[in-house]
Amino acid sequence: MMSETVRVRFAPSPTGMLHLGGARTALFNWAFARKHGGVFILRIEDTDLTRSTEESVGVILESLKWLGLFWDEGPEVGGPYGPYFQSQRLHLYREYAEKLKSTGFAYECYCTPEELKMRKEATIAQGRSWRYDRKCLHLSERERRAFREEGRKPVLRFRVPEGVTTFVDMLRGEVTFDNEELDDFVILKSDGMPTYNFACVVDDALMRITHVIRGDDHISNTPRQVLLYKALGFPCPQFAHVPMILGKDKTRLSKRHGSPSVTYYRDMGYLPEAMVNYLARLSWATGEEEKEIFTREEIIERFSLEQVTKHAAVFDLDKLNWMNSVYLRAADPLRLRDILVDILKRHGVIRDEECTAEFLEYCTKVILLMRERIRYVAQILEDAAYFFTEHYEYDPQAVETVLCEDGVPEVLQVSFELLRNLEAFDAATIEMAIREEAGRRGMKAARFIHPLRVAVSGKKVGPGLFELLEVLGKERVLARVARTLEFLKER
RNA sequence: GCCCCCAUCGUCUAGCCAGGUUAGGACAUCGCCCUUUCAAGGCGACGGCAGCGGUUCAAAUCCGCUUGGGGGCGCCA
Repeated sequence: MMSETVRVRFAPSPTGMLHLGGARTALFNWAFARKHGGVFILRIEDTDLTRSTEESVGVILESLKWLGLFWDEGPEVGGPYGPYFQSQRLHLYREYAEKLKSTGFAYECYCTPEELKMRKEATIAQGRSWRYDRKCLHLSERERRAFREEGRKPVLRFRVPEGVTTFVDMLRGEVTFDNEELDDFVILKSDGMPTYNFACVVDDALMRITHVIRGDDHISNTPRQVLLYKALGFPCPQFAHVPMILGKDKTRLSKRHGSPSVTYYRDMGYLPEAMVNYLARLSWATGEEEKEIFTREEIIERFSLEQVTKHAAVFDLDKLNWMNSVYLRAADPLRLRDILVDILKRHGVIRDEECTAEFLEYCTKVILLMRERIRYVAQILEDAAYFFTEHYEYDPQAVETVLCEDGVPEVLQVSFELLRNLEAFDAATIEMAIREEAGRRGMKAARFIHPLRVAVSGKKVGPGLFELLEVLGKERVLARVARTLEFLKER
């Protein structure tokens, strides 16, 4: 049945960032293509001149590459069915529009937006539902000329036939629309640009797309497109409408829900393989119990549109965080180090010239210490800025419950001397010294450990103290303990 | 308002198509263990078939209605 080479496409319009919903649609297309040894095509739908930007094209390409969703045909790589920017295919849309006009499937309409708006409002005021009233369906050549001489520029409308239109959705089965619902929609705007439904059909047909996999917000566009395929004499591809991703409040994911863009997550230090894994598992499951972690290869191997759910999914940051932390723990420390350094630079914590080999080494140690307790790399800056500044605050809670305990100044003073006299400053040596000292005084080691942690980090929680001291280094540790002693004296 | 789609724990989902399970897993939450804190890990708890009617010996599963949610109704895509 699937002897024909599978050809699928992701067709974003470059009007902003790549959102998680779009990324997921791209992912499903990509996985489907890879699974079936097919071709994954990227097409840029930039027919809306006012909203499309080149910058946005760049961000989308960058986001897809970051996710590892490389396309086989499209921008930068070309291909036999290009160009892959709709703005460069205008002649094709005009050609096929002309064809529809000459075969009677399309007609010029000179109604202005203002006129349409007035008639629409009047109709609705009467309690009837509006669809284009076909005022221009039977215009004579004289009438058309008169309109043109008035300076009007026509749009081209598709003449929707009587009856119903049915298509098969791969997830839902047959879906039927009454053509009454589909008024004579515009296929060419007055500026000569094609509308979405028209350009989409011409391109999908010309690019030999076999499966149209897109968000289910397009279901209601599909009957119009099916009508166009028929009128144009093109074979219909198969359609699969995948569910949308919603925010916590169950409305379409948007800026209101924080940042739904792929680049935001990249910049926060999420790993692309975690993002792909999470996105894949939204609306899709393999039925394997207890298995949540899937490599790209495992996703491809298992991917099937039949297992995609039909209902919208709520984006759950908690689960993404968990999944990312799983990948973080398994990732190459040097790679995480680079992500950390990037974040530090972007936040102005360090400058390029401060990025010495020694500093990189230090960052690697920080990552090794922190990666088991963070969910995304930028969290280090949020929860453990003390690694990179001497101006950390003491958590008031920590001051109250730890530093103000009896005997803390003495403990810190003793620790200071003890640490200062250590030859080696590795975790094992430090630990032995502290435990011995505590033992000598008949105290639990915890009575040293907790005040010291607050002293050097300002916090009650954090990595194991001895490792922390080692990474911070003797000089920094002594200065911080001394500073804490001063701080306590002043209180 | 009209049209289309959808409906299992708080969330993501398995099970449904080919009716018979203590309705399973994951995240989150809570508890215990481990432990210098946190995290991780181990063990456990909490928690669901939207409702109502059918069909049937038997319904999460099939059918209908209701309710709820989402989407669309542009010279946006």
